[in-house]
Amino acid sequence: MDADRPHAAAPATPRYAPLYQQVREMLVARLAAGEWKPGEALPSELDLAARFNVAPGTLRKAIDALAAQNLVVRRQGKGTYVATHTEEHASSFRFLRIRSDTGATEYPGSRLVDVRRGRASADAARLLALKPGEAVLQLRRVLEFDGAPVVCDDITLPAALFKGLTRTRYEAYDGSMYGFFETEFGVRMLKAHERIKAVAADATAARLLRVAPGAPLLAVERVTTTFGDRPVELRRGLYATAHHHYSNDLG
Amino acid sequence: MDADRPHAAAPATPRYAPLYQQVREMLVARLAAGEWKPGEALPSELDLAARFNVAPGTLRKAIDALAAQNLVVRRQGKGTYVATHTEEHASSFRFLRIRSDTGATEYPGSRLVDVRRGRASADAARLLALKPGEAVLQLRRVLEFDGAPVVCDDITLPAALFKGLTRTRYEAYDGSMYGFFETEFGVRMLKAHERIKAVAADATAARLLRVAPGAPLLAVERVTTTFGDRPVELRRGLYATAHHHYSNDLG
DNA sequence: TATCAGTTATCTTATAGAGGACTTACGAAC
DNA sequence: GTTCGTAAGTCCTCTATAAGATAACTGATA
Repeated sequence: MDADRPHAAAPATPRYAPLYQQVREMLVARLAAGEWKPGEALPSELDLAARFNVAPGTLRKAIDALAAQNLVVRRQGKGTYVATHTEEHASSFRFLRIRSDTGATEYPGSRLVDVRRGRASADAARLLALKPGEAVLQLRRVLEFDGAPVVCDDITLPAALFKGLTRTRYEAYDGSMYGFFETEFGVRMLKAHERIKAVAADATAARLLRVAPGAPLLAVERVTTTFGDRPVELRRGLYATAHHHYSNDLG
Repeated sequence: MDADRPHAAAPATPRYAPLYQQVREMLVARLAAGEWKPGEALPSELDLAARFNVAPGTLRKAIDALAAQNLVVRRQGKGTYVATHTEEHASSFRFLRIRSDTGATEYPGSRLVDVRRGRASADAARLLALKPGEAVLQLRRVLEFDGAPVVCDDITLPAALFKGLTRTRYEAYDGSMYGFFETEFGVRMLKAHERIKAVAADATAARLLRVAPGAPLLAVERVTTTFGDRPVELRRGLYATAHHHYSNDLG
């Protein structure tokens, strides 16, 4: 009816969806498309508000939602930045839940044991939304706290997304694995779901983690997703919890 | 200087703290004091804004923070309600992370094995901020999925907060254990921190969970806190993960 | 009595604008 | 050359107002 109402950008939505959520989705789409790269600053809030033809408060609320999701980081007086795995050495604990029992916050060392090309098992294909037998990369790495091996991860990646990933290329990179994926392949790990069980160490795990065969280990299966909840990593980890634990906050 | 500026309620804060956070803290204090009981409705936003002498938008932002913390629940057109453990049978999964591997969302049955009075061990006293030897209650309960025991919990509570807790009284209550604590003793479980390890089943656990002695189990140590991060529950659980898993979301 | 429409109360979203706080850069003063 | 203050840009907070959405209540009507 009143098509030229002054300040309503898109009031003609048939089903009700708040304007700030529409703006949020437009921003997510641009982030996913790479319009602003990780670490870069977004345009100012006033600029974006003008661009989307909404009030500054509305745009601000949309960015609030993105910041709550850790998609962007606000810095007062400077600007709003695309979140990245490369800086935030502290915030990197977002995806690393293993801690020393003593409370020491040392950052573990990562040692790549093996990189192989292979085909997705039925299991892996289901969890990664691939066709069975599709090409994947298999990494095995060990995390060491203070020189002692604590975590052994088996990582499965869709080969199509990580063309050119080699052992030497990873070892040339200085930083976390998700930082490596982000800067070298443009794959952004955003969320993850983990399923945890207790298992007995088999011979291989016992050797890599230096525990007795049959010793109880934490088995962590992680499916990591990127924009649109698309799964892009399957990670099966075995954690030796003699002097470390998996830390989790509820509520 | 300009003391009679028109629209600034309390701009005279010496060190800078946003007004909406001050309002939030006042609201938390009233919630902690029990001015509004769990399940009850808060006064309307306009009422509260007038009471605290702030603009509706500011009060709204304070309540937004409370809702994000799960302290209150908003219901459009009805009002804002104090969160409770007694309803939300679905949201009760907030503190229950064990799931069936098949994805069935059945709610487990709880069987109280034992209730004892005792004295806090050095360990328990430290985690619960009690003096060693202070009076505590020790509960042991088993969670059963579909009739099969899966979780065995040893729960330590400060006796001072749970006067009159007996086995029969718990069994007379219909609902979750945290709902029981809330309605019968006024103790609200708000947050929890968990430390997870893998251990081998001892004789007692093996019997209760019907697994072989030495079988790997998840050992979950939970410290639950109420207002002001005061610890009020210590819970050591053993989870049999043959057909179940601990589910966790990151990011 | 039962049902339906209107009213009211409430949360929810959106707009506009003013001023505060933080960071950075630039230029003047020493 | 160093230091300091100012200015600009940006995010941050708060206020004020209005209208849409949802649910409960009220009262008239069949």
